[in-house]
Amino acid sequence: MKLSTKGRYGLRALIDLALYSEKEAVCIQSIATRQNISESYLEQLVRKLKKAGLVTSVRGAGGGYRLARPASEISVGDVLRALEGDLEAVTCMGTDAHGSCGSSDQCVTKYVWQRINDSITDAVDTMMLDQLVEESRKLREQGKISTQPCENQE
Amino acid sequence: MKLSTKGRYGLRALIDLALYSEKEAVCIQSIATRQNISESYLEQLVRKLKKAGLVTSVRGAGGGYRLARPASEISVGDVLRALEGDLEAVTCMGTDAHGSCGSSDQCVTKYVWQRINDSITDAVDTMMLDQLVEESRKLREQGKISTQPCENQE
DNA sequence: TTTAATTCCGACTAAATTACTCAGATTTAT
DNA sequence: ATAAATCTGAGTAATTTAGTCGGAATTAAA
Repeated sequence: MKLSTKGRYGLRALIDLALYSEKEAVCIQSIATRQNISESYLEQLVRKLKKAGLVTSVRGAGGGYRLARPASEISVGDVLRALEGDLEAVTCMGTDAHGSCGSSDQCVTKYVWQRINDSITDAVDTMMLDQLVEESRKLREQGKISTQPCENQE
Repeated sequence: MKLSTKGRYGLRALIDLALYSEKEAVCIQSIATRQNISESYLEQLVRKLKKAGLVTSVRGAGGGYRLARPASEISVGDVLRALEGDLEAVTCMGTDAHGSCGSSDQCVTKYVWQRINDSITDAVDTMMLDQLVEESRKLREQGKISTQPCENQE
């Protein structure tokens, strides 16, 4: 029930990208060093973000990445789903798509998983990237680091 | 970001227990066969539920398990936390408990994880076991199986 | 036209976690 | 005594996570 580093790093990376790619494309390396993430691993993640249509790339020297659309039109859910696959805590819903499960509509725990999924979905889909970027700018103006890693999973 | 079988099986098992342990203690075996869960695996899970104080046990022949308190006082969150550990999607909060993280209170993504965690917590802590048991009884009266497995993770 | 910077791509790997199994000790009703 | 149960800890195969690595393709600039 944990979000993996993909989602955690990836969201940080995308906030970083939003902050620095306004004038020109930003390369993996600079994000990686700012965010203290392994370059080659981050490359993988950004590739996924591109595949999901969240960023665009410019190849060759001086190249890099930019957001594919305004930060206000990218939700946290978009980012996490691109990186983690679907965010459902349990996939046992299916009005139609229940395979081995003969009686999915009679299963009581279904309601539980549905409710958990809904609450997660609601949370991530109502947070937009621009809000985070805004917040991040505020903190920077206060002379504080904003998108630095702050995760200490035990 | 998935709930493991521990949480999924365990909740089913506890609903089953609530349904059948009113008159007498219910043994692992009968839950296991009704719920189609491996006996020895279920044993582990119930052990955890006992450790968490959600069920009580009666040893020896004719023994088994019962709920430690009324189903109305056991939340889905209690059950899942007993089995899965904490349910936080990301543990990066800590008003005090941030270890390697120098600036946890300046980290923007913190707000995101906080909000996701809160929404999950709210969902699981407001669903009580008795509601599920009730629902389960209704379905049974309709001649339908209620707590049978209905999970088909791909 | 060479070079250096960069994205692209897929395969590989070590460590951790998950989903179990198993052997046996202990307790207790009959 | 015996059988039915709970207890307990150790072991294990499969999967997932969190990366690494080598190199091909593209492009700006010297």
